Order: sequence, then structure tokens, then C-alpha cells
Amino acid sequence: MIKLDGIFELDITAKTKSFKKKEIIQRKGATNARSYYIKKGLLRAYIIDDNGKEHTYMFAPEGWILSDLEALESNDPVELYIDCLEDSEIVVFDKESLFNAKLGQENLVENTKLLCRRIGKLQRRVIMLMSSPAIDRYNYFLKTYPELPNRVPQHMIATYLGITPQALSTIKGKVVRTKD
Amino acid sequence: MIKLDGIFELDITAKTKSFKKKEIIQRKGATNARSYYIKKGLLRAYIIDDNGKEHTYMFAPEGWILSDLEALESNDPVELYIDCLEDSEIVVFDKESLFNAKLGQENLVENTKLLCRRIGKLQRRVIMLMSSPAIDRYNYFLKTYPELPNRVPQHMIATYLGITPQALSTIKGKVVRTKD
DNA sequence: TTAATTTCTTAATCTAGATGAATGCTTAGT
DNA sequence: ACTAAGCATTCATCTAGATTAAGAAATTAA
Repeated sequence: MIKLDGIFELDITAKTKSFKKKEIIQRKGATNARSYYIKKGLLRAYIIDDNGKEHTYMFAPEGWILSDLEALESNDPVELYIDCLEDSEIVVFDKESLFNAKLGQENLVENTKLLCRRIGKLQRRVIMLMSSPAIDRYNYFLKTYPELPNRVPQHMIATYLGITPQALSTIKGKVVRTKD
Repeated sequence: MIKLDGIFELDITAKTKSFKKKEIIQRKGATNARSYYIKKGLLRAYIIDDNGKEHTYMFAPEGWILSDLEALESNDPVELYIDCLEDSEIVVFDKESLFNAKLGQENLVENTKLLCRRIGKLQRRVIMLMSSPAIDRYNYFLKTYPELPNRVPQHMIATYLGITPQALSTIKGKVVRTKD
């Protein structure tokens, strides 16, 4: 029984593992979906589209949990690749962690609330992708992940925003020039 | 105690209400977030941006549940407008329905799984908005909501896809012409 | 039925961001 | 230290989709 920021309170199988920068922890199609709690370091979840391009679904710095929740629940193969942007220490959970009735009611309620908050974030992201230009999405990214611009290469931020690295570079250039 | 497709099993306060087409059930800023189970009819959740344009977050036909989950959990004012696209019969729940520990472990686990599935849908939507052109998103919309094209006006579908009604019309025209 | 409103389509123009390519700058590897 | 690979920037061109506008078709109201 362990406790991490109030989540996944019960887990017999959880183990802390170390991963190296650039290591791919989970690949699309894997059938053993896991959840990852980031003790130290930085993970990223992404897909590779039909043209071979990466699209970042989310970043996960210290204290975050990363998981292909859909795959975890359905037992389907995972959709998301997960890789390591820095040397990291990660607590790895299996699927029982979220759904096990032994968690107890309080923890289950707590997990429910966490999932609602995550849905709220996704809701805002969907809406921003539909309604806001890239510059606004970039500023919102800065607010959401204030520490990441120094830790994540520009071109990966671009794949999170849904634009090309060149477009992001141009946008940033414009912001700087406008300030003068 | 009521049971609706396996969800929200416990709710003393739930009541079935009738709403007329075009009625707005919930407005941005409201502090009494509710959940809506659609027995009959069709609801829609959307935002209005700074330019006064609507962006549809989701549609909810029969059997679906619609809710600003983030607001429900946080007690913050709701972000989403919810309106009625057809005369509808709706079961209205208050916040207790999802978080109440009295739900029992099985129901809590069931709700957790439901939320994971919803996250899976949002995940795919985010990725499609970043990686796929409007025509692909339209085809995916048709797969997700096969019955809706006959029930929802074109221009609302456009606001769900993140494009203008004109662009959707053009896309559909192209598809038809390509088939010849 | 007719008028009024809403919805859909088509077309001309415009723009944010994509694409492709060249250039310097940093980081890693030997 | 030197080379190679990866990264960021800039520019020229291209395109999906936005914008504006106008007319046709379909719904709704009286």
C-alpha cells in the first residue's frame, strides 16, 4: 500500500524503475498498459501519424501521472507511445491500481475527482484547438507548464501545439519583435 | 435509487424534466452544475468565444450523459453552455451523483471506467484536431454519431469539427463529386 | 398561402500555417 | 579537438480553410 499525491493508493505490484533519456517505455500496440507516476524526470505521450509525424498528447513532469487510460480500462492495445525526455525515476503500476474495489470508497471517490479534473483539462484543450490561433495556444501552454520551455526542445512543444517547429519559431520571433 | 445504463446508480434528487427545442438549460457562469442523462431528444454542449462564435464541445443523443465534469468536481462556475436541439426528456442530477461514497464500491469502479472511456474519446479528438484534415474529422464524426447528420443542422456539425459551415459544405461537395 | 427567418451552397479573395530548403548553432560521440 | 547529428531560425512558396458576400432552398410562423 503506497500513497502518491493522494492517488493510486493501493498497489502491490508498483515498482520504482529508472529510465534513460530517449528510452521508449511504451509503444503503440502493446497489450500490457501501465500507469506511470513521475518521481523525477520527464515523460511524454505521443502518437505517430500515417505520414510518420509525431503529435504530442501530453507531457508529464514530476508529480504527474501518465497513462493510456482508455487502454487500461478496455484491455485493448495502447494507442500512445511514451518516451523519456530526461533520465527519470518512475513508479510503474499495472491496471489494478485504478479499478480495484479494494481501494476503498474514499480512494475511489478521490480517483473519480482526479479523472474529472483531467477531463476538464482535455475539454479546454479541445476547445482551444478549435477556437484559438497558435499564439494563444502557446501562451496557454506556458501557463500550464511554466517549467517546460527550458526542459523540452522547441520542436516537441510545436507537436504539442499542433503546428510545425518552423511556425513556432516564427510566432516567437513575432512576439519578441512586437515587444520593442 | 435509480439505474441508468449502469451509471449514477444512487440519486435521491434526480428528476425527469422536459425541455423544448432551443431552450438553454445551462449557461456559462452558472454555479449549480448538474449532470444530464438524455432519455429522449438531443442536447449539445458548447462555448461562445471572444468573437461571439460557438464551438461545440459535444452532442448528446439518447442514452448519453452530458455534464461539465470539471465544474461539477471543483464547484467552480460552469464553462459550457448546454442547449436543446430537439424537444427532450432529461434526467437531471446534482453533484452528489458521481462522488457520493454511498454509491458503493462497485458503482464507483463502474463510474471510474466510464470516465476513462470518455477520456479515451477526448484523447482521440485532441489528436485528430492536431493531425487530421477536416475531411477525416468529418468522417470520424459520422462514425461516432451515425444518426446525427439527419438531426443536427450542418452548421452545428461544422462548429464541432472546428471549421466554418462554408468549409463543411465545400468538403461535402467535393466528396460527392469525387464519387462520380 | 405568404412572409420571414434560418439554413445551405457557391464563388472570390485573403491569411495562418504547412512545406521545402538553406544557414548557422549546439550537443554528443569518437 | 573534430566530426556528425540534431536543433533553431529564416525565407520563398503553397494550400486548407477563413472571410465576405450573395443567392437558393428549406423551415417556421402568421
